[in-house]
Amino acid sequence: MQMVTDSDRAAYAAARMAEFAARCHRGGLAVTPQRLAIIRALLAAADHPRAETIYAQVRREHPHISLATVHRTLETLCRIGEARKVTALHDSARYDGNTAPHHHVVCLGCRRIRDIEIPGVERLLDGRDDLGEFKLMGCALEIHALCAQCQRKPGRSNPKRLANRKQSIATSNHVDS
Amino acid sequence: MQMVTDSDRAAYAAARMAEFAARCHRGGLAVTPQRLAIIRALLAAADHPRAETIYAQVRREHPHISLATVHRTLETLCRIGEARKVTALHDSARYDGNTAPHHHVVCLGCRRIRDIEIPGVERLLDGRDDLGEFKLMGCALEIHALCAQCQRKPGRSNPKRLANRKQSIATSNHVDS
DNA sequence: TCACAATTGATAATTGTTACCACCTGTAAG
DNA sequence: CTTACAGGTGGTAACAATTATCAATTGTGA
Ligand SMILES: [Mn+2]
Ligand SMILES: [Mn+2]
Ligand SMILES: [Zn+2]
Ligand SMILES: [Zn+2]
Repeated sequence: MQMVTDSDRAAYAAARMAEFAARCHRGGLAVTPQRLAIIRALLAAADHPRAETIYAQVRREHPHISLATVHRTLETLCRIGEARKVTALHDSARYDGNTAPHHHVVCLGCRRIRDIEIPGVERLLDGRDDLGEFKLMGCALEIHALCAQCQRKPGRSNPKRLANRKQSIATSNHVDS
Repeated sequence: MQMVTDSDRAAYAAARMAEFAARCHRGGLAVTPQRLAIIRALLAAADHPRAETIYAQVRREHPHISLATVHRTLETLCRIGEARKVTALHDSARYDGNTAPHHHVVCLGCRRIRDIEIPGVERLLDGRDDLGEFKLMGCALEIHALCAQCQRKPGRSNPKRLANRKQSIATSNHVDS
């Protein structure tokens, strides 16, 4: 179990940028200066930025870029598998009356969430009180899935295709663990 | 690894409702009809509802209740540990340029997110293509923590205490999957 | 170089959530 | 059983994040 370091990221980012134009082509996207700037900013960030943060960064080179473009582009990048959203369920707060420790299966189509118990999970962190500078408070395993209904339908209220993940390229040199 | 069944929930909900008034007292909260209706609706729901859904349900008995009260109350219940928010990071979408499989450490104070690699996680689901009706697509382990900075400060924009989790009840009889 | 579909910027609209504040009510003291 | 009042509520305005719209611009392949 290892935190990913800054130098890991720098190398990874360089490799990804080198291939970006080709990847856009493959995904049927035009290679615009805005898209280049946005993916560059995203790959340079260590902290999983929000749209507003990318906007602030990109604006320095493209003062005329629109925030809407940043939102759109980030979603587009996720669609073609060049980025991913860390917050699959960020659109509205979801509450749980079950305060016992447990985890969740999330349908990516309709966003239903079901409880599941997986004893092994907490054990992964057993014996640790911290991870580097981070003091551990708990953990949540989110299992992404498609419910029976959503396996047929294209995807109700959440038309986010979540990319078919045919991706395989460029998952080559990653940070080691 | 077991899905939690409806009958599990029913028993658990009954136990929790029986103690709710006492628990409110302990937390320094008044026991209002609105709060009773909201916790009842939350405990009856299997799908981790959003505020709007609870509102629709509770309205049937309390047609005059305000949506604002539902939002407030759900947050209050989380604060005293009677409920929890499934979506710790729901406020704005966070993007990740790193498409390699990895997991995240989230600071509950400042919401910074750092990459981490934990090889054991995917292994928990190895050999499975589905969980009951759910077809598996992937999983994400979110480790909740406090960064060095936020261990001192009370807790910036996210004062949510995340409840002490002393719970233990009603995780008894489950169905296997 | 050209034609056209894709993309962008500006801005309006929508959605989920929180802030406000006057009125109401659960609580505990008498 | 009253009473006083801190805390809670409803109605609504304000906010923040995101998405929709659409005319103008631009990348692409021919
Ligand atoms: Mn749950
Ligand atoms: Mn990451
Ligand atoms: Zn579904
Ligand atoms: Zn922090």
